Amino acid sequence: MMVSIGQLSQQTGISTETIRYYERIALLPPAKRAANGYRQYDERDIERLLFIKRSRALDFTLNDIREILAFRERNEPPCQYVMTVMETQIDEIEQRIHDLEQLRSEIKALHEAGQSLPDDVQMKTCVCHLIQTSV
Amino acid sequence: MMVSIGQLSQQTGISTETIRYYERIALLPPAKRAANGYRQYDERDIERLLFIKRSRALDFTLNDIREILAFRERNEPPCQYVMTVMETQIDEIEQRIHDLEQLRSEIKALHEAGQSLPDDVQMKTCVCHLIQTSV
DNA sequence: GCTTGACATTGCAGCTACTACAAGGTTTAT
DNA sequence: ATAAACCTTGTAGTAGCTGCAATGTCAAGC
Repeated sequence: MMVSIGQLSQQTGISTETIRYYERIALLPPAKRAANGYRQYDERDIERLLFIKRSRALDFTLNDIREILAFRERNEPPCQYVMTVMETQIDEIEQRIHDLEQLRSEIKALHEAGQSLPDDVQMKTCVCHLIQTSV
Repeated sequence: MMVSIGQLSQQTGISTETIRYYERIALLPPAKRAANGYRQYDERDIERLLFIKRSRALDFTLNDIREILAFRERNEPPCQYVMTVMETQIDEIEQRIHDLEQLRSEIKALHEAGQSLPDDVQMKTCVCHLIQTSV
């Protein structure tokens, strides 16, 4: 049961442009072609694309996914590799969350400072000025 | 008191490449030139670049900064604009933090599931499989 | 049989915010 | 004289797509 790229797109929620892009960067193998040159996909292709989608949702990079898929194609468990990648991921995410929380409180402070100013305030005392002197 | 691009770079902590890039995308006005064609900067330029640096630290996009600078050059207070941008920023940051927290707990769950498996486990029960079925 | 509309194809340009060259010119010190 | 440390321009690369142009294909309706 073969499907076209449009149907694959619908079934996975990945745009046709993105699917072609994945093929171009060799994240997906070259697709089989119908007589008219259209791409054709089977169950296995759908499953592989869904795997990529879920991995992306976990913020693995396309390079990581490529590696993981390579293990997968060879039928070897990429566990150790995946585990290591996940550990790195978690560290990065926690760092990023921390940075964002910091950032949020800085912007909030600036925003509140801006709100407490009268409406006709001049450049000198504007939020713009606050940006100049803060951070 | 004019300085070269290298000195500007040192005083601001922005690389010379980035400074030239900022000029190329018209975030900075075309620099004055010395007799030999070298770029020359004054106090005002240093201050402007530091302003950009602080705004970037607050994660304003270069486009936002361009807008804010335009107000600044015209000597108008961009407060309302900046305030709006900041409100958008805060919303986005909170959304992003929320997403990351979600992501972290998903990866942690996967990671722990992976750790509790024996070392010689096959593909079927591998973290790879967990990715396939989770999320 | 012909047209219309929805699909498909390739290839290339653009997005953000830089970074990294290459190939050359200038200045300063030894 | 020459080396090093600077400067110049221009171009291409990074990640992960997105969008477009120009063209080809196919099924349905009139």
